[in-house]
Amino acid sequence: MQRMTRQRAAVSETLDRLDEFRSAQQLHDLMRHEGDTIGLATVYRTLQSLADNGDVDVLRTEDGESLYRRCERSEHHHHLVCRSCGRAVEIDGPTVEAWARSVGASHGFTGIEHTVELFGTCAACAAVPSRPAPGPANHRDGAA
Amino acid sequence: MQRMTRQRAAVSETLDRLDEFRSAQQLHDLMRHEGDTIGLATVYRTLQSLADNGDVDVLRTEDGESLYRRCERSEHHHHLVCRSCGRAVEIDGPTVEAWARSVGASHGFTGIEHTVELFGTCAACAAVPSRPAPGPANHRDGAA
DNA sequence: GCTATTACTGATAATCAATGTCAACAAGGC
DNA sequence: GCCTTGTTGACATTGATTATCAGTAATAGC
Ligand SMILES: [Zn+2]
Ligand SMILES: [Zn+2]
Ligand SMILES: [Zn+2]
Ligand SMILES: [Zn+2]
Repeated sequence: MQRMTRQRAAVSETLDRLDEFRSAQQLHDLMRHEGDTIGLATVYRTLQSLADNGDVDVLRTEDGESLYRRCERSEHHHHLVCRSCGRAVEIDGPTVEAWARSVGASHGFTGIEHTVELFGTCAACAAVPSRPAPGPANHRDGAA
Repeated sequence: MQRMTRQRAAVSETLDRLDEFRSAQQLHDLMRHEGDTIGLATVYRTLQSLADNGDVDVLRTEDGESLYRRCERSEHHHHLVCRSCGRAVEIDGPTVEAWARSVGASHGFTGIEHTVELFGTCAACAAVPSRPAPGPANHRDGAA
C-alpha cells in the first residue's frame, strides 16, 4: 500500500544531501533545477508521509511555513536553526524533557508535549550578511 | 498617532475577561455574539498592534493559526496550554534561558531566540472529554 | 504477454487564515 | 463649522497547503 516510486526516492535523496531545513517549495524548485521531473503536489505528499513516519523533522517558521529536514538521530531531539540559511544543529535538552513533564503534572495537565526550538544566525551567515543563503537555497535562477 | 477607539477597547476588554488562548476569528465571533459591532479586519489589526506592543502573547497552533492571550506577567515567560480548550498557565523555565544561550554560543550562533511551549490536556477537559470547550469558546450558535 | 486491479502522479481548483485596499467615517484642533 | 488625520469594515487578494480527478505506472492473476 505504499510503493517506492522514482519521485519519492528523489525527494528522499534530496533530503539526504541537505543539511538545512527546507520548505516543500524550495525542495521542489531545487529538484526541478537539477533536472528531476516531479510535481509540487507530489513533493508535498511525500514530505507529509515522511513526516508521519518520523523519517523527517518538521518545523514551522514564524510566518507559518513548514520546513523539513532529515536528521541524523531518530530519537527525540530539538534544533538550533539558522534564521537566514536554515542550517541546523541537532541538540537535546536533557533537563527540558523532565522539566516539561513535571511542570505539566504539577498543574494537573496530562498528555504533555513540548516544543523547544532555538533560532539564531550561524557563523557563516554572520560573516557574510550580504549573501542571503550559503546553502543550496541560493540558486538565483541564473544557472539555467 | 494611535487613538483609543470603541473597537480597540472592546478587544482589549474581551481579552481581559478570558483566560484562554483564542484566535482572531474566535474573538470576533465571541464579540459579535455579545452584541459588539466590530469588523474582522479590525480585530486582526488590533491584535497585531497589541502583540507588537507586547501587551498580548501570541502562540501558533500546530496548524498555523495564531492564538492570543493577555498574560499576567509582562516579563519573559512560557506557557502550558490545554490543547482542547486553550486554557493556559504561565510558567518560566529558569534553566532554559541560560541553556538556550549557551547552546547557541557553543555552536557559533548569535542572536539566539528560543521557543518553548508545553501542550497538554487540562484537568477539566480530561474530566469531560465529550464537552469540547469549557471556556467561552463553546457558543454553539444556538444562543442567538 | 495480456488484462484487471490498485496505487501514484501532477495540473488544476479549492481552502483558509491573514493581509491589502479604499471609500466612508469619527475625532481633534482650529 | 471645517480641515486634517487616523480608523473602520466590506471586500478583494495573497500564499501555503490540500483536495480533485483523469491519466499513468506498477502489480497480480491468468
Ligand atoms: Zn546560516
Ligand atoms: Zn524535548
Ligand atoms: Zn504569556
Ligand atoms: Zn482544557
